[in-house]
Amino acid sequence: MGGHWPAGTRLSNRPLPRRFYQRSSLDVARDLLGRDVVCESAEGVVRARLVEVEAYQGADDPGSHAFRGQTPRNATMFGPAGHLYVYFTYGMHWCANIVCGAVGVAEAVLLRAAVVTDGRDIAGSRRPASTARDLARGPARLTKAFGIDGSWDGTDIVRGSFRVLATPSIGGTVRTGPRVGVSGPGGPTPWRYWLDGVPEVSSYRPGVVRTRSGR
DNA sequence: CCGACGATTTCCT
DNA sequence: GGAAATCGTCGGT
Repeated sequence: MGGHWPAGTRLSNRPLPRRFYQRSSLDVARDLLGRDVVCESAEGVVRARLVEVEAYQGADDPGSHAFRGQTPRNATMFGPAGHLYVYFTYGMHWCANIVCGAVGVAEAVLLRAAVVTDGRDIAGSRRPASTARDLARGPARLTKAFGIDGSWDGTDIVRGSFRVLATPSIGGTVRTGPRVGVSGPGGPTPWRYWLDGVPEVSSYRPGVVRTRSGR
């Protein structure tokens, strides 16, 4: 694991440069759509096209892990752009973000859904009960398909075994919308980005009002 | 120290 | 549509 990008890599397979990520997470989120992630592991390579992402910021975003400042868990968010911030949630799921912006500023983009185009057998072996469409649909399914867990937190994706390729695979209409209940000066902030008309995005429950039955 | 709950998924009705 | 599963994290005593 963690090998370097092979010499003589084809132009179309070059990874995005670090400067791509050294911008606002909102811009990065929008520009990530339609690009392919290539993730190498001992089992082989899984390639998938990003179709839904979500931007997070620190101080301005109540939904962000970094809203109340730095903690041991979210420390990676405050580090340099172009690294993975991987966290554990609901006692069983891993979710992966790409850190954006300047050092000291907590910004990241959550990878919410992708379409697996290569290495379906490998991804499928990690998610046996999953249909092809569901392999990487949803942030926790996506990490499972790629084989990402907490040991990947802090991974450099510009020079690592997880890469986002610079050449977009598809175009399409980028749709964006706010999280329910979150607004900012001058109107709601469009935190979420997805490609319109992609089946893998499906009707995503907006805002998710947590069901709390007598607890 | 304690308790609430989460950037979710899955299964059941 | 609704609830369970499952545990680390964080804020409040």
